[in-house]
Amino acid sequence: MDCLDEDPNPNPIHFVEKYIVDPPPMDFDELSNYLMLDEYDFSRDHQDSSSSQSVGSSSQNFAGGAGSGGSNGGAASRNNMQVMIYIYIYQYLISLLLFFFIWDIRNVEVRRNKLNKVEGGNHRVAFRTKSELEVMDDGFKWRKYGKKTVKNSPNPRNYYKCSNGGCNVKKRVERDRDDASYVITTYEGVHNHESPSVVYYNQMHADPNNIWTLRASSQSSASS
DNA sequence: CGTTTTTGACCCGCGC
DNA sequence: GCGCGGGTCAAAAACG
Ligand SMILES: [Zn+2]
Repeated sequence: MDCLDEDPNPNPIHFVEKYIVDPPPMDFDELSNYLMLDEYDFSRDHQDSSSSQSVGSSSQNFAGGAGSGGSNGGAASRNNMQVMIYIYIYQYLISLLLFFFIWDIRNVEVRRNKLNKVEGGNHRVAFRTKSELEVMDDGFKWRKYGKKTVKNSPNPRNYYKCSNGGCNVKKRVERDRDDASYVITTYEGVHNHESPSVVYYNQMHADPNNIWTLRASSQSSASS
């Protein structure tokens, strides 16, 4: 049931990019195992009770009692009542199992999120740069969302988040506590988009006043 | 008016 | 429980 591989890396900062392929939270085999086990339990229970019931009364079965219901009204209604009780128990067990199933999936998800948070997501890269200004343009748009003072250091630490929608990359910028001329930048996460500073070749080619476009069109006209 | 910064509040884990 | 340290939220302010 527990599909988490507990591999907490004690190193909080990975200088090499690290990718973790998470296993799926739950196999379909386990799901089918669950449901099959429950169904098998019910059928066995049903069989036992029906056999014991047939010993007590005549050779009437459950289905027959539910179908006729004319001559022997008392035994049929009792049989119906028992069938309904079994159906209720069955539904109760099914809902209970479903509840525990969903609860366990949710639990695994919560634990994975906690593990990811403690491990720093999928990967984390740190740079140490000698720079006077700590606002370095790395090609992405960042939105500052926090500022905290670090222990044993007079310099604060700034928290940034990628301003692209749906991109959950964060970075933190702080000055080195020993050598104030260095800036430590820590990136966390993978961008799900291109850098906005990338100039696409297609855009350059689509410009009608581009020298390459003019040359290509003149060459094509001359050749034809 | 949309986006970003500021900044105190808030949350959470951990040690005592 | 309580304080501390790190991380985040969000309302207001600032910016363009
Ligand atoms: Zn991004």
